[in-house]
Amino acid sequence: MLEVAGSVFAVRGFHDASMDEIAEAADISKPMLYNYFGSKEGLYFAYVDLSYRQIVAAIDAAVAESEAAGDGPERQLRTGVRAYYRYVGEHQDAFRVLFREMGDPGGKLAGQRHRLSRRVSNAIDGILRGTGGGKPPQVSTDALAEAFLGAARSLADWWLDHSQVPADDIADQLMDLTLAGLRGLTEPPSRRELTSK
Amino acid sequence: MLEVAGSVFAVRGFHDASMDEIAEAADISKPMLYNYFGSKEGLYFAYVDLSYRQIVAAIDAAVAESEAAGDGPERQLRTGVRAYYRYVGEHQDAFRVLFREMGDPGGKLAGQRHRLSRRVSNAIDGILRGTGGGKPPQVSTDALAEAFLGAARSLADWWLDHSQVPADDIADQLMDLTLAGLRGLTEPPSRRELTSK
Amino acid sequence: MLEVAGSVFAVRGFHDASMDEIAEAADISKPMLYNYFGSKEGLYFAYVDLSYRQIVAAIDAAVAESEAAGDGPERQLRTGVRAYYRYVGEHQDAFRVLFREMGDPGGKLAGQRHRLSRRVSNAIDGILRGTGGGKPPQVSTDALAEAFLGAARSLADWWLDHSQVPADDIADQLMDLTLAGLRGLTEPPSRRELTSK
Amino acid sequence: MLEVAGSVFAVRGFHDASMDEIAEAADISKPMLYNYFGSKEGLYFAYVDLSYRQIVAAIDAAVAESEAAGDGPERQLRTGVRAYYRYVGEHQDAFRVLFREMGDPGGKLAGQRHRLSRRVSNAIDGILRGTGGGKPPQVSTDALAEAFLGAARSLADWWLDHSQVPADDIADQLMDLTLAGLRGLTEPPSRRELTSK
DNA sequence: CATGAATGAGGATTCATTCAT
DNA sequence: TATGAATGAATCCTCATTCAT
Repeated sequence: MLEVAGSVFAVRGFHDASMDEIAEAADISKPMLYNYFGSKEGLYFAYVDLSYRQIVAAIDAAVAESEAAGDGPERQLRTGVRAYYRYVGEHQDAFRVLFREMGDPGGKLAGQRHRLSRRVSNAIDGILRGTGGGKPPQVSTDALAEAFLGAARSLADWWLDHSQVPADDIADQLMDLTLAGLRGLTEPPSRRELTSK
Repeated sequence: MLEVAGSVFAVRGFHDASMDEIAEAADISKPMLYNYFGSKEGLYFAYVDLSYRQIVAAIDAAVAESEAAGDGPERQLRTGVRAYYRYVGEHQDAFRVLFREMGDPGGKLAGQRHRLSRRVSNAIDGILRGTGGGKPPQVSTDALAEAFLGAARSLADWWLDHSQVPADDIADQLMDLTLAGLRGLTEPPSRRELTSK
Repeated sequence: MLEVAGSVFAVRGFHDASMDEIAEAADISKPMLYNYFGSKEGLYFAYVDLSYRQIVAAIDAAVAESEAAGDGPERQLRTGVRAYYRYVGEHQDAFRVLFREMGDPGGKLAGQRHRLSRRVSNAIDGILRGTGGGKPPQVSTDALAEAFLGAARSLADWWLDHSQVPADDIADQLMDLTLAGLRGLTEPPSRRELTSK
Repeated sequence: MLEVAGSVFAVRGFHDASMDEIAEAADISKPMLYNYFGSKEGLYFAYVDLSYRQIVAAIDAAVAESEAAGDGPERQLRTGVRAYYRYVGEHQDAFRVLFREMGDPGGKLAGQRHRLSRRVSNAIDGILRGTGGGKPPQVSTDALAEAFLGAARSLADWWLDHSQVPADDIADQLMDLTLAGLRGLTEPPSRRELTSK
């Protein structure tokens, strides 16, 4: 039932999705929707919450397994990212709802999305910590994680619209890019700065 | 006047912004809004269009100047990114409207935003072309540009909400990360893959 | 419910009738009106359609009965006209809405009214065919029917506003006039033209 | 200038004609319209009034000339009706505005139209008086005139939309019909009633 | 005198939300 | 329990009408 709501939200967006349409699509009566979810926001929140739990669970499971297999942090991150793209590929509606509308409905909803952001961000951040030696000085790892998430999101957008590449390949590409970037950031800038002009 | 509309759109989003509120905030009567812009979409479009032109112009100018100074492509990109963050810092409303709602109102509006994405993407893509030797195989530069934009956007989001760092520092941070990443991507993976486990 | 709408339309006309007023007069909420009829035009259309069916049915029934009784065409026409005036007398609102606004809202509405005109016109035209020997040369029976309808309508207008005469008397008066006119038209003009100066 | 207003009123109807459109079509500014006519109703009234005067003047002139030529009342009526159709053919906008919207805007406008009706009615009525011997009993000549006008109007409608017949032919047709009808009404019903079944 | 610019008032329409059954 | 029917509260938009220039 949330499934149906999600697909409507994904297509229409929060505002243009009407409860009528959702009720009809779910083959249920509107009062039932209200009985279960209390309000439109409640329904949206429930769907976002569910999707959030799912994607986080998927990532956590993958990372945990990777860790159990003795992988180092980089490999763990890669595994997590792969799980992320796999989820996105298999739950495009959830992805669209979760990431596409980012400022619209305030309050709890924004908080929810933010919580997701934070959650994933932390996961990744935790992993990033293991990556290098010297920390990047100017910007918090928080910001780096945010940038990483943004890149992942946009790449996913692009991927869903344009490409048929397998999820793991997209994930690897992003990982290669990211790892190189992070490593470069912590290494002595040596030659880089010299050629920068 | 568009200024005011923009600030309302930035705070409320397209749907929750009422023409009444905009008119009142702009200290103007609603019929005037309609006289000038024809419709709510027209007003939104006008604001997005203006902001789009402004940010692109700012970036173009900076890049052109950098090129005139004999800078290489990396330096040019950095300059452009700095212009981007400077604009974002000085026009937070525009940034929010331009980048925060990404799927909501279809048609011309989405097209406009897409045009922006494409425009910036192309600019960056053009610069990226000059960066390295071997091209990244699995993913088009288009996708890379998209990822880059996503990172830039998210970093900007984070920056506006959390930090007081100067725009140029944020830009440099993103640039360092990006250049290292791209360079890493084109370099022989050598030791990287070995340590990845 | 259509009844109430009709009375408002009759008094105010299509444009000056507001959905608010209709809803209030019908002791119903506006959204219900829209739920049932879709739009103001839909409501108007529904009322016109209903009235149209009613008056045509009334006329048809009377004429059919007259025919069954073995009446000739003239008597049938007279019977139909009586039914017309009886209906008009008993449904003044319907008459006003049906016949008073004749060019205002285009599209389906005009079409509907035209359909009525055509329908009645045809009915009468069919009966007229049986009337005389030689056809009127210069003008089609179509035009005659139209003229007849116009006379009937205007007479009804006058009747509703000024007189207390029974419907049948008005009908008979119109019939006498019409039959004489038609008969005169088909007869040899003989003396008439001679005295016309 | 009224000309232009009239053409807009004729096409759009009173309500759907906007002062903006009229001002633009007349190549004049809206405040001028208001300066000259005071209000939309004032403008409409002015146009109706002008048209009214014109058509009545045309009819009066024709009738007066006919009378001066020694014509009897029937011939005078025929002449007046011809003038009517000639005017209608040459001033279709005026005809449409004058006769097509018949119940819409109340007050002065309706009064004006009514005055027209009355005026023409009286003219014709006066002429009718000379026609026959016994007066029709059941219905006032007022009503007869009204019916006559209705027939004339509807025939004119039909004529403008469908036929290329010269105005005088239409007028004659209506006259033949009417004279025969009136004569029949005043004559002893003799055979008519006998065959009516 | 003539007008560009401005608006108050209202109209159709929609939608989240809730009773009465 | 489940729903068909009902609505209050907005929202976009238009238009006759008027100042300030």
